[in-house]
Amino acid sequence: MLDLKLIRANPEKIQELIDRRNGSYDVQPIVELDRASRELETKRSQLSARGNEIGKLIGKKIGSGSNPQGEEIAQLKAEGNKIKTKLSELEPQEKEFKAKIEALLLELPNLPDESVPLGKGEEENVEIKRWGDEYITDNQNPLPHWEIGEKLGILDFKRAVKVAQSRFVNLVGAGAALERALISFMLDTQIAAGYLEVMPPVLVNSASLQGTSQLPKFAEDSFKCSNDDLWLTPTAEVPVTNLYRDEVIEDSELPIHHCAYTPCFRREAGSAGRDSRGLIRLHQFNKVELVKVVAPETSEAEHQTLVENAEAILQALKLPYRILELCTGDIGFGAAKCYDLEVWLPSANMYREISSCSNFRDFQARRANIRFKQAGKKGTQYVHTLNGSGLAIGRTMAAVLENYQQPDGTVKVPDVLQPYLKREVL
RNA sequence: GGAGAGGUGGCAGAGUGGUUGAAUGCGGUAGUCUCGAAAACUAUUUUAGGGUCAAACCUAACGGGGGUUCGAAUCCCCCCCUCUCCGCCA
Repeated sequence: MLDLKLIRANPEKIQELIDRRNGSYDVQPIVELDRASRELETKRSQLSARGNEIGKLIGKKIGSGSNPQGEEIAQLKAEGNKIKTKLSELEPQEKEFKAKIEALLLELPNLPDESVPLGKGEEENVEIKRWGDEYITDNQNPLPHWEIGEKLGILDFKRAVKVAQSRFVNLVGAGAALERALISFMLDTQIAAGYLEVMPPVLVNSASLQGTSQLPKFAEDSFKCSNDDLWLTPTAEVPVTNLYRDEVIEDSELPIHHCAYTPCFRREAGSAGRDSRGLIRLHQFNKVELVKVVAPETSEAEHQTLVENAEAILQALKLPYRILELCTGDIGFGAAKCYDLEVWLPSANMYREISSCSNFRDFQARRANIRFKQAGKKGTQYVHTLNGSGLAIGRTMAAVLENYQQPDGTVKVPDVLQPYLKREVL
């Protein structure tokens, strides 16, 4: 959520920054509602002040012996009643204004950082780094991972579809073990890098989804439980960030660095027909997520190390990848700045997103009301939140299967995974 | 799911209609004392919105929402959450 005061003070500038994004958003209605709402608030609070005065006066008079049934008290009560009537008109109006402003603010995306490259869509993202060219296979006819997996008997899509729906997978034998190995390896690596592991609920309430900005705008992307105010989390970002919702954190507690393994659930509304085969786009997938809650002045540097922590996994697995800096037209709703890590998939002959590392600045903190207090300073400030995948497990499995496939149809186990899997070949 | 108890400031914990934003204790901050520290003592210490150059000042908040009243932490209604016992259960 954007700072209403900032919009009020600088509507043109805010509009200009939002216009850099894809999509049309208008701050003008907010500015106008805000003006009207503040006028109303001034009127209402003056009226309340007089009402409070009368209340205290009556109390004082009765306390000092006045007749509660007397003329003087009756007059005061009459005035109090008049004020009450007026307030009963003004109060709902003011509430309505504020609710409208809040609703509009919740629909407004974050401002892209000044440094984010201008662009309309993903084709204008900027590649800023490429790593591991030397590991790109020279195999001319690499198999797609789903074929490798089905041949090895470790990926079973058919039965998963029977049990659930399309876009689900059943992992079998070494497939399941590889998934576990990847999860453990990633967690161990990030824990060693200083992240504190958490294992949060994967059903989350609406307030949490609003806090991290999946709601209200993107409700159709998540699965909802019909009888409860609970949703299947689309990413660990939601439960982990919301651990601190409505909290005031001591600045000595910052920065907070969490890693978390969770399954993730996405409806993939609107992506029918895309990536319909394999592990790339499933309704349920596993992910190790990195979440940071930090002081504002450190968030830029924290963002850089977040990317490095995600990269470390790909480097350890010797998987070729590149880093894109997303342009203003492709950056996510809540992000001020975002880097995508894309891993090389030989069968597709292209890089595919495997991690997205975003700095939300105070956008989520404002929605989720996560603040911190500086020792010795009055008041509170909003924290900055960041998160990134470290990494998506299913896509990593796809990348491992494809990049490590051997001419004889087997798959070599990456060195760093061998201690976990206790085997060298799948 | 059934029965009961409860949700108050950073924490603990008073407060059942009237100058209560809220006693008291702990914690925090500043000071006195000290070479320094501890202890003791003194003072200070919620958040958000409006307002102001800045202040003053005003409003709101005692789980959430609604109601009664001139006036609600306190009374009434609905909801949420926590705890205890019972039931069920991995």
